[in-house]
Amino acid sequence: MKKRDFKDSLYEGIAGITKAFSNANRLEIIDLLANGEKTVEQIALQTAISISNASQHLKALKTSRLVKSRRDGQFIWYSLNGVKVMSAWQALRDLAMEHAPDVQNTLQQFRVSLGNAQSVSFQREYDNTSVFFLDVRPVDEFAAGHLPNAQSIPVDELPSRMAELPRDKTIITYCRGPFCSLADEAVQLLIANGFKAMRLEEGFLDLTLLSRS
Amino acid sequence: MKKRDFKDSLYEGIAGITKAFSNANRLEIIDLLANGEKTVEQIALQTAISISNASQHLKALKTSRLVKSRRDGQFIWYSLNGVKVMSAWQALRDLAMEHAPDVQNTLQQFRVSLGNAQSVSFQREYDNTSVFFLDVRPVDEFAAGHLPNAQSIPVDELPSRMAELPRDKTIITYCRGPFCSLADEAVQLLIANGFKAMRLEEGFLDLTLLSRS
DNA sequence: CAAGCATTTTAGAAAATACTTGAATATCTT
DNA sequence: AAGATATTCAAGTATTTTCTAAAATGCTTG
Repeated sequence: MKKRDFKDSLYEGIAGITKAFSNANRLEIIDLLANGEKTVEQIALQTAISISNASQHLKALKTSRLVKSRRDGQFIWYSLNGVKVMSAWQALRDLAMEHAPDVQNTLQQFRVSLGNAQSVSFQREYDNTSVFFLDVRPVDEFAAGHLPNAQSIPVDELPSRMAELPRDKTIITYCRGPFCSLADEAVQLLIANGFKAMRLEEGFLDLTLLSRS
Repeated sequence: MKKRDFKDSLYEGIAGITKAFSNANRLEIIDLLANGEKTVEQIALQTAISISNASQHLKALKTSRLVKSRRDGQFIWYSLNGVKVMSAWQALRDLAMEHAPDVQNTLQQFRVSLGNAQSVSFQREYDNTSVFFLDVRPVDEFAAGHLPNAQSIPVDELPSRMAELPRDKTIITYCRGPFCSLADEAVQLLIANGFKAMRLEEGFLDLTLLSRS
């Protein structure tokens, strides 16, 4: 085997993995799974595709070893297969957010449509004692991992549970990441009810990777 | 515009960038450009594709803003467009090296075919005074950036320039990265001539990113 | 073991896309 | 204008992707 053949084969192999990343639905699935394991049905529901389609995308991801699965009763739980998958997704996402004008524009419009919540970075606030971290993702995602000093109130329970929140602190909400709107929705709700609130720039994925480095 | 449409559009946008990465030839070009700017002809030559083909791949990369170009006389020099591109490539490469069995196997065979040089990490050796760092890439890549304490002798000049190397130290060679064979070839040559030599695990790309973090 | 639920597989068809080559064209320099 | 470098065009082939709908599988529970 010649040098050239080795190289071709190596780059070809990487391109194979990379192809698993180059589909919008699969990227959304990866982004979702970065927040904890999910069943096929949950994934299909949250990404608005059919169950059959979700299953097939998951198969593709599994073949490339980006996700793994385990069975529990009649459910099959899918999750990301290791930190390197998260890092790669984060790198691609950040690259796109910096380099792709259409992604930047859409994101900008998205945020405006959600009320343009003020955002702040974790690095700057994590030892600030006059803020209160609020995780507004579904409870199971909170259970799968969260900021150590955060409280959980899923955004759909927020209207009925505002009494649990301090009025003398700034509420800092966070959710899955830059493409997740839960934190923005929460901020809008909170501000409408007289709280001082903003959202974290980072999502759970970023916070996880931060804490590992 | 509905929430769903925003999301679809965002993930679609990222998938677009990702597609620029999902071709073996383009990955090899990126890996090459991580070591400094190159002309179309140089790229075509080193990746063993036609000039026309290289030009078209470069166009694709440029459209996705992964590379940029500048003109100097009759040459057009291409280079990577920012550190995030390098990080993304590194993340994908490392992911593949960890998760893809065929990539692992090929790499293993590749190294055996090159004499299985002993490798060592930069972190462990960088303040060791009894080693000598040798950059065996072409001179122009050395000029574009290198380890501060490294000496440059391109591997093809090595046979005639061994007198420049110390016999009382361990020579540690490095080149472009895990898919580059120059460092291994150099180690083989050096050992055959009675030197103590090994190669660095990391390549120039990794050393660059290391020094930035 | 039968029923029920969750998931996977299959098949198929439409659409889209990607890749490469070789020739022609463009852009600069000298 | 000649010469060098790079890009575009045209073309064909091949490949690939993606999704839906229906059937099949695998597991649990009564």
